[in-house]
Amino acid sequence: MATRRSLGGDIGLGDLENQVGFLLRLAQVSVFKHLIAALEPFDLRLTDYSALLVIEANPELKQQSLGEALRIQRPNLVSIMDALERRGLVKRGSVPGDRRSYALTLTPEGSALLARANEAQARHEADVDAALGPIDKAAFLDALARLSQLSDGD
Amino acid sequence: MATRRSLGGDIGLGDLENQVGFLLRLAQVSVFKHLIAALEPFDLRLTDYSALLVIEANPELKQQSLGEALRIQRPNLVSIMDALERRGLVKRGSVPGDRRSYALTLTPEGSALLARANEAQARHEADVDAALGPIDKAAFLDALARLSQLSDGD
DNA sequence: TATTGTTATACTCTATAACTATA
DNA sequence: TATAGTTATAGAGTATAACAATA
Repeated sequence: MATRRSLGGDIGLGDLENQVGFLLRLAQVSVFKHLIAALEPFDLRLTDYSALLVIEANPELKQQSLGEALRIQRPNLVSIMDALERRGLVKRGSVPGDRRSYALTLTPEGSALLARANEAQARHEADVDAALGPIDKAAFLDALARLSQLSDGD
Repeated sequence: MATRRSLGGDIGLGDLENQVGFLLRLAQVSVFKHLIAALEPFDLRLTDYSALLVIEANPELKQQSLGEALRIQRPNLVSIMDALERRGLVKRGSVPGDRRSYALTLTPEGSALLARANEAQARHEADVDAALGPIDKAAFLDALARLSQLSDGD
């Protein structure tokens, strides 16, 4: 388990294949490609899917808060929400006492589509688990979450 | 170690924080941000740095092979190599018997800059190791490398 | 004065088709 | 006919500044 398998095709990658950043990028690209394919039948991009998930978990959510949770800049969220609303998956409701904000909720259609997408995501995640190998998944996720806070002090 | 720490700010992320893909993205963004800052004093972007590393490990490399190793499309590599050559870090030498290809090598200046960049990368990697927590790093890298081959059959 | 959503815009990455010169 | 490098271009994703409405 000491040496790495071939990642650079027929040529060597030098120290690159021992660096967390490079392997993180390769893994992320592969996993995203696989998940994008899994969600494609529902016409959901990753941002669409994750937005639906977070709105379901936090009904009456503001767009601002959704952006912070998903790390999407507010301006870039507008067209995403426009499309989800146009498709009747999300409702931009009103917030009593603050006419600047929207209260985001899933429509019944949004909930239904999300439920089906979640099943596809679960099948995807099972493939991920199989590819992961013998590592303890909880420890792996914990390590990723720790890394995601690396740059907080910069 | 069962529950996850706060990743969504003040709101919950739902099942998102248990999904490998999402955590992989957060981790990759953070680690890249940290590494980009580490390489900034040398005016090297990540693609520049990794290109120098792979050329050093494979002297007389063709541009085509470099692109395959780094998973960069050949057209997108042209301006990268143009800039590195213009800075005198890389030489596009000739291949005896094939006037279509270049034989890429580092110049002495390229080697010297790469050596200094490697020291900065090592300091970055030490920060990464510290952030990683108690996980076995070899097992972690192995899991990432396995994930990077997830979509090979698609 | 600050905040929410919006518009406009720009910059980086990535992807594809087509050209040239060589093989 | 195929390959290496190149050009041009288009599409995502992401970033900032500035505006209108509201707080």
